[in-house]
Amino acid sequence: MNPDEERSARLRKLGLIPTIQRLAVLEYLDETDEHPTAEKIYAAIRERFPTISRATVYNTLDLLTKSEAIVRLTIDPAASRYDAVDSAHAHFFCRICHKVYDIALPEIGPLPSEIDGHKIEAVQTYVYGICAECRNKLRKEEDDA
Amino acid sequence: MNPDEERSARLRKLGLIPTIQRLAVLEYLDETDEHPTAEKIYAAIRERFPTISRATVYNTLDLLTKSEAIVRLTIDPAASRYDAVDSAHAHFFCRICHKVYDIALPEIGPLPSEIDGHKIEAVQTYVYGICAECRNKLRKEEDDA
DNA sequence: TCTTGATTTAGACTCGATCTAGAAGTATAC
DNA sequence: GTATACTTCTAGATCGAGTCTAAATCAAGA
Repeated sequence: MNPDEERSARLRKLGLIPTIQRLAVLEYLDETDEHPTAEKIYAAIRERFPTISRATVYNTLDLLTKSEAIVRLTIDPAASRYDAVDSAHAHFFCRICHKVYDIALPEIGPLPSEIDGHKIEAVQTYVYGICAECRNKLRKEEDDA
Repeated sequence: MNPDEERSARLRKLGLIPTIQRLAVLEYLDETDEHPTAEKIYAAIRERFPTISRATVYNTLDLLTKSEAIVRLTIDPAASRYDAVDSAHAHFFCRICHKVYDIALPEIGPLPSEIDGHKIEAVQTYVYGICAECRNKLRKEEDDA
């Protein structure tokens, strides 16, 4: 089964008709590790399918999120980011360049099913700071000064 | 020292002139536990100071966040929420009513200062699900049906 | 083929957040 | 006190992520 057929099967299993638009969104997310925003995804897919509409991309991302095929990250104050799910991990957000990095999850036990009577469905751990790349650039600037 | 003087002192310590606008924002955050959005804060303060501008509220929230006097939460996909800092805790977001609750932080050791070369400045743990109140309402609806 | 329901499109619209230019306020030097 | 420089605040325009709507298109079964 080639990747495209695999994605079709995955969508059918979620009860979603595998349209070319949905396959394109899923393929784009499968093949990137940069946690793109919806607008980034929209722009990228528009190069292959110039008539795809913004609403379709947003609808698809919502459907996939609700089906838990992908995860919506709210780590970036400016826009939602999306991550094709594989295994549980935490995320790092650089306040200089605004890139999102996967990082190892700092050891959390199994989720309790509820807390204070609230039903728990998902947990996200977000770490904020300055990424390695930006730290290097800053150091260089200091040295030059 | 009354609460207002205390807040003035706190702002001065951060190198910020304690204007009435800033004091109003800080006071509002000190006295609520509902993790309001910037717009909510703006609306509330406008009742006491009808001429305060939106920009002032946003600027003040940015300043206080950068000074670490308050914390900006990105748990709500629709808008930033603000929390007057006291002790470290996690947050719960109800996907039905969109309220934010404080919850006990599920046991995290002391922060490492970096990870994968990224400098760590802050960590947030966000839990998503359905809050106790909404669960009860849903149960009641089921019973009635 | 026809019918019905799901999906997509194009573009208007909403609203949280930012930006800008000018007014008002504050602090320091004289 | 008053002049000057600097900071803060205001009002309103603007930006941009995300949503909504009505019409067009597509898929699947009778």
